[in-house]
Amino acid sequence: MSFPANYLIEAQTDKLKRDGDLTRITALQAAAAQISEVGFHKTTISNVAARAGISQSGLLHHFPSKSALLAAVLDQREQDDSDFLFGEGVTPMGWAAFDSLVALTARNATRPEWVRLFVLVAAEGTAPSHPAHDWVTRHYRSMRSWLTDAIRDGVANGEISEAAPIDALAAGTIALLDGLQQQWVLDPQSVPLVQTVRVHVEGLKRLWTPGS
Amino acid sequence: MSFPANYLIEAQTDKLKRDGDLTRITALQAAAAQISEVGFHKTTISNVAARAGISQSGLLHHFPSKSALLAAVLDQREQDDSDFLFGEGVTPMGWAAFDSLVALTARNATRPEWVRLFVLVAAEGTAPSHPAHDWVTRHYRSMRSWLTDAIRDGVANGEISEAAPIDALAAGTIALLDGLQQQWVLDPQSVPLVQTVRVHVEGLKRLWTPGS
DNA sequence: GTCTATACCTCGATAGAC
DNA sequence: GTCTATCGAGGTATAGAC
Repeated sequence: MSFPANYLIEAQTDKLKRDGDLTRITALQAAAAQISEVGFHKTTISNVAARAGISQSGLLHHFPSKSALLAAVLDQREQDDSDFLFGEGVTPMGWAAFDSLVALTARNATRPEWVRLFVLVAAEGTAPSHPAHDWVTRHYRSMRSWLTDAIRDGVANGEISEAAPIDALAAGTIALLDGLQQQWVLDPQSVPLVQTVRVHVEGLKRLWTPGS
Repeated sequence: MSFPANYLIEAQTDKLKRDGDLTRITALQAAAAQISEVGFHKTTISNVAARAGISQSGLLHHFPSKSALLAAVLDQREQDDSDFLFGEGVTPMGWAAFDSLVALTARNATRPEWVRLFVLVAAEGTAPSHPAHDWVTRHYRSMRSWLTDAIRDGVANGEISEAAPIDALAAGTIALLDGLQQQWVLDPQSVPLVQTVRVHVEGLKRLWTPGS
């Protein structure tokens, strides 16, 4: 039920790059691919193993269970996103936070597999019994928390109007991003992902920049 | 694979209310409840049957397969939503379309089960092999189509600025609604659903109403 | 129209050889 | 560290009595 929070997290940062644990990397990629196609519930460790070119029990030698495999995939991807957003040493604040979300979206537009995986796991993880439930809950809380802080910071700077509805802007912007990614994954032709996000952010700036 | 488009649709409008097909109604409610809790992949017809107070094969007598059961649930709920949005005889256009989306959201806030079901099925249905894939694709296309038409109509009326980025407003607003519902389902305390949608729509009006 | 029984399949995880 | 073999559970759908 509960989800080992930082399961294998050091395995990635250290071990993975150290002695070239090739099969582990391959397995993680295979798992990500499979989950992104059919979701966690419908992926089978046999299929993942086959994609990775090993047997089912060979896979279970590296990851003790199906849930542990999911945990490893999620932590790896979140680390990657986090590096992109906050890796520059300074956490973007004020309108810059919104700009970096646009940048993240542009990056996601080149990684449909990860977007698909996130859309599926975020929805599945809605159920309290899902092995990723805690991960998903934490993910959204921390995104909203970061973005509200960023807006508050902008207000303190005078960059953002004091009348700005902080929580609504944070939750709403994240919602728009995710909802749009879902539409995009379902029907890429019909939805200009980055452009639509950009229009939203520009609208917010026009609305909530003081004296404009 | 493909999804019988209007499967059993007349069964609902006519038959359901006619001779009191109680078990069918009960089964549909049980299925909706189960799917909303764990998604379609993880619901089992045995569980649905148990909730409905009949045996598994008793359930399969009314719905030939698990997919057909899902189809019936989706059609029933969509009909319900559609009646709410368009049932007044006139299809809302211009800013009124956005207002009716706010009203729909307010209604959804009282129906967490349906919201949960939608969030789950919309994400699962992202996969082309999912039995609801066609339904979900059609749903989003028709929502976007209705809303872009509504905006275009508002522009023609002079109610909405000619500079309004029509497609981005339509896709973005729908995305914000759905993304927000997902956050709300995951963590109701943290997300004021209706209020956040209202703020978004008010922002759009301020931005894109001519001469304001 | 509802039941019991069951055929047939697939899955996650374990045991144990190499 | 990887394999084969297998256990035990749980899934959809069908057969056939009532």
